[in-house]
Amino acid sequence: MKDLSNRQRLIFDYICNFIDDHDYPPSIRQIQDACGISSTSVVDYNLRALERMGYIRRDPDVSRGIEILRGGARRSRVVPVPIIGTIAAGQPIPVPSPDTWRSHDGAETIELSREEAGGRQDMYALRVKGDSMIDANIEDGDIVVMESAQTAQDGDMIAAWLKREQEATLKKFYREGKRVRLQPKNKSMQPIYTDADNVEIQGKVIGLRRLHP
Amino acid sequence: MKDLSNRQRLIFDYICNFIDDHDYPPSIRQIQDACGISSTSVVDYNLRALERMGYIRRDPDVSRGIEILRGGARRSRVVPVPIIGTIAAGQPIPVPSPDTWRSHDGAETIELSREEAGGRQDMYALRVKGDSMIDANIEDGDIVVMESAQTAQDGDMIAAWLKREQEATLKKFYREGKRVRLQPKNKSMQPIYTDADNVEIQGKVIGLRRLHP
DNA sequence: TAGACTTGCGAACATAGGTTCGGTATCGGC
DNA sequence: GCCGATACCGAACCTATGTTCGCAAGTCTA
Repeated sequence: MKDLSNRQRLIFDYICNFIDDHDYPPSIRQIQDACGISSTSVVDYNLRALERMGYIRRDPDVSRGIEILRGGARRSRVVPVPIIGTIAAGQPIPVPSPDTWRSHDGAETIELSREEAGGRQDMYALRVKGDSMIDANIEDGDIVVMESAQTAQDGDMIAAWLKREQEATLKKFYREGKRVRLQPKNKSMQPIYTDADNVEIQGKVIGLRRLHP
Repeated sequence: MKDLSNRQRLIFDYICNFIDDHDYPPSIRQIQDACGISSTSVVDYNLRALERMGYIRRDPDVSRGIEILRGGARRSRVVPVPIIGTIAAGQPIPVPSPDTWRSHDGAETIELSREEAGGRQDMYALRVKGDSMIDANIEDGDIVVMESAQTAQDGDMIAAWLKREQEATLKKFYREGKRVRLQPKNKSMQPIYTDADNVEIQGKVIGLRRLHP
């Protein structure tokens, strides 16, 4: 990556930023101005170099025909996550299917930044209905972001379905022998102890979003 | 979404696909050919329509100066919001300065999607320290997104500094004559009544983010 | 039926923007 | 010193591309 001259680095960065801002690439003359270059031919010269080195691809005779190939990591800095349903006390938690994850069509989505997503796959989101999750400091209307999972480690924040109680809940998970402790996040609340086979893990909680009107 | 004519839908889809393929938008004449239109002016006409309806944005006099705004969900842009400090019970709330809003340099940021931002300017974020905001269902480590504001409407969720109590708090704001009612979001908690001039409004709460480890 | 939109057509126009070419300066190796 | 390679400059060239204008067919309303 250090095979770029200062000028080339400058140009490359400028192109990346420009695309970020405008959703289309800059013209040669815009590059020229922005990078303080005195001639379009110099820009052309350096673009050829960048192309030869595989940083960009150019389409000849096409205005703004520049495509970023690497480094700038252009391509969508956000990861769309579909909201596949609602989670409420007395109702089963919707289970995502492989289709659900990508179904862009119509389905409402929220967007996680790369950072938030942390490379996780198989994410989905649920809208919280009612105040039954209040012991996790989650209120009506919040959106919880989930990662698909059937098992959990101690300390994971999970969405679980308690079969006997017919109850959906979001709690911290701790295995204690053959039983399970589900610890509310709000420390003033009491934990639930129950049989391991009464707990059906639906996914791990990645995060929470709240949007005030 | 059904307010598009066949031709407009065709054009819009073509643009989306083209950008997908090339990373830069098509020219008017490319749209013309691809959509079987006999004149560039017709393309221009329909692009104007698409722009008026908010599907795209065009930059005049710029080759391929087309930006997809919705639907095609191209590189849906994100708005960076700087995290300018922490909010805790006994400490004043950091007040943002005009510089703060843009200072990308080093400052940690979170990213809001266009949708979340809702066109708001002057946003900043605060990391919540301690459990003093628990009555707003906000816990230690959460990040609140704020909009700069000195005044508030009834029902707004605000960040306020209670001068007498030396206390930062996040509550729903209601004016009641010369006094003010600050209503916790968690319905099981009691509201605070206090003098209007004891309340220093620091900003409106836009939203909340929680990231589970 | 006249008038106001809407949608479409074709041609011409103006310029934004990619390409080329003749030069210059610096540097390393033979 | 001479030569080639690299990096840059300025100007001209030319076409890709956005814009405009006059005109016509259809549709809807008064």
